Amino acid sequence: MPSRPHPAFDVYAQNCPTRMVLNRIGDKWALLILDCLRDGSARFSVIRRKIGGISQKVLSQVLKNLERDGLVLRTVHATVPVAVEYSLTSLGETLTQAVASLTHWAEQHMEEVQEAQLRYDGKRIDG
Amino acid sequence: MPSRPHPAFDVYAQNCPTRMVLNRIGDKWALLILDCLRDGSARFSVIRRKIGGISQKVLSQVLKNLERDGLVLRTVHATVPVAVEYSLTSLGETLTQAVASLTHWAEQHMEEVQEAQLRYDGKRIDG
DNA sequence: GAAACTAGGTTTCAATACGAAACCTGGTCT
DNA sequence: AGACCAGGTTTCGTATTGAAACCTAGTTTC
Repeated sequence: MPSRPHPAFDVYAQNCPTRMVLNRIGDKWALLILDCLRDGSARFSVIRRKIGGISQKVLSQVLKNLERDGLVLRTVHATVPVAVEYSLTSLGETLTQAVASLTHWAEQHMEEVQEAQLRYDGKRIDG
Repeated sequence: MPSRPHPAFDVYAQNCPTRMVLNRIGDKWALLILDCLRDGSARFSVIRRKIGGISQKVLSQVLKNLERDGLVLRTVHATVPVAVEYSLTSLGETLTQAVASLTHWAEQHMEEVQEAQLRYDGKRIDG
């Protein structure tokens, strides 16, 4: 049964807890953050600088949620000033392939998407 | 160059158009809809019933965006009453594997996530 | 001939999430 | 004392969301 690995959970069901998880990982910022941590740990401000346009608030919020869900590990180093290091847990690493596929898809197929958009918008303007 | 397939696009850059695309496909509803169309075309109300909790407004909105981006094909059949059929384009089909990986991940690892949440919440309450 | 039902939406409006900017903490350097 | 760093949190105005109602156009039911 390849498409129904666990009979108790169904992401199509409105009240299934998997919905919350999908909500977490099916998010622009979460995908970028997880992808960012794919090749090792990174500190808060490094992630912030790497992901253009993310605000501190959103970054800390999403990281906190990912930590709660067991995908990301937060390690505080008692240096001065304090350094906080984020990395993927082993659970988080099971997601990296899927996450990378999605983010890479955008880069690989951008031109086709842009052509489709032009076609769509043209149709609407011309009538 | 496996991790940088197209030098012109970088999903980490704030103003890169890939960001808009990631915003589209990195979305709870879009992922469910794309996954829903994975094994064939479906009509509006069929999708609506299959995905518990989605509203008509959101469904039509997301479908419209996916159509504009060339991922989904909308076909109107002049029957009575009119039947509208949605299906994946060939571009959309290149995404199915990644999408399925994400949605299935949630079903497969839900228990580990729940354990992590309990651990996290317990830590905060106890100490 | 008028309710009621179908499919496929759109509109409305209140609630929620979001993002930019400011602020905070606690320590160092000048 | 004043400025700076890391790693956040708070504030507040705006954008997005979702539930519910409505719409169009045709069909069957009474």
